[in-house]
Amino acid sequence: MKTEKISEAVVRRLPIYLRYLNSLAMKNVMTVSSQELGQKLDLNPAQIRKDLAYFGEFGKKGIGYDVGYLIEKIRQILKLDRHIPVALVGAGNLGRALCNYNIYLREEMKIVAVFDASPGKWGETMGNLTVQPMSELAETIRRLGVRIGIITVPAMEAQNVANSFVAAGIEAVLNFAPVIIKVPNEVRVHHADFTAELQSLAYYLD
Amino acid sequence: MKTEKISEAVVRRLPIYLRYLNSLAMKNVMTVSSQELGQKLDLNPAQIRKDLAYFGEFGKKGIGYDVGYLIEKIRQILKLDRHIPVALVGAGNLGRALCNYNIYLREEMKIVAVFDASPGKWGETMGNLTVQPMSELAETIRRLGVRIGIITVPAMEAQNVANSFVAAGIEAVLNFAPVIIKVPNEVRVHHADFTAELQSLAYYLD
DNA sequence: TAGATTGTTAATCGATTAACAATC
DNA sequence: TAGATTGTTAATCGATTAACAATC
Repeated sequence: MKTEKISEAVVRRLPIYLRYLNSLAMKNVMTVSSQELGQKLDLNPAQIRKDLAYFGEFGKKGIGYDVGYLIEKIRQILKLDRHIPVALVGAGNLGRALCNYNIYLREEMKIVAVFDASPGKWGETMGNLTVQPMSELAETIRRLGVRIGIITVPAMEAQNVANSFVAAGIEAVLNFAPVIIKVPNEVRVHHADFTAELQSLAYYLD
Repeated sequence: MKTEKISEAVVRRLPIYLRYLNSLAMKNVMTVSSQELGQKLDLNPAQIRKDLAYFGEFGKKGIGYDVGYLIEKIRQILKLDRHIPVALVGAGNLGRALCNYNIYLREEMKIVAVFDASPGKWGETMGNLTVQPMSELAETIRRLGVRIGIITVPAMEAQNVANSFVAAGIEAVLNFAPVIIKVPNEVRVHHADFTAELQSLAYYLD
């Protein structure tokens, strides 16, 4: 593996590759070329080869990439080869949807705890989990070794939740609330902002 | 307005600006500088000025931007100054979350119809809507003038739903299914892919 | 061998940032 | 006027794509 800095754009494409490769593996396809990957994923084959080459020489000239081997490699790169516990705050409809989605996430990256601020939610079942009060957040996160936090609360409360996550030692946050949250530099935040996504779509209407 | 081609990155930032401007308006703030916007939104002030300048001269030198005026302008640019009906297919937890989110979306961009393939869902209430069978999709979309479609079905069915949307004359699609869908060039697709988002987060863990 | 496809360099393209004259 | 901040040009930075030697 080279020590060159990997751009965010590259890292964002790796899960896309991984997902399609998994679907190939399920169909018992053994080998795939950058050409075919590019076609299926709407990407330039040269870009795919370059992306993968940042991390090693995974392909065979004249042949392509071994599907199983490439899956293994990308999983290592994304650190999906180890168990990564995730916690979620905000037991509304979206939180529920994500918890039920748990089955689709592989074993190694799973929501292991759900919290909500309102007493009415405590004890409620979401997926295979029970909603806990916020007061138990720090202790639970430490006990379960949670490393990633998901925020599905209203915009008003998102920053507070982020602060709690950071205080509890979480390393990365996926924020679904429609607001920009601030965290220390060493914590990574991704925004999943479907309102913005929808609004920017409108621009392209005639 | 200049006729220069506007990049996707610029268009994606406009809803972010709009949202923060709305929060300022609610606090009766009259004026804002690119400097302050940049601080709050984690963006470079020069970038914000450049983004806005693509569409016109909205600011006042030495003063900044009038909040109300800028809101109005961005809404016009994003075409959010007109009524844009949206349809959703997939009455699961995620679909329900989005329908209930309807209140947060302004009047002008609203989910007006929900569909599902499974008879068990038909007639169910989601937000203020009733789940309809897929057989009614084309007629309903035409009758209500739906222009944007949201896909919240499992990956396996996403392409079929996209095809139905396209056949019914939809102009843009927001796809939540974890799969790349193919549509004609004139149809715009955005992917809201939180599984990929979550997996790429893992890369940044130590 | 001939054909296919990688890994990588060079070329291109595009987006971000810095700088500053204009001006409120 | 002095200070602030825009709009815009130029400089920088980064990402994508094309091309091709290496080689399976």
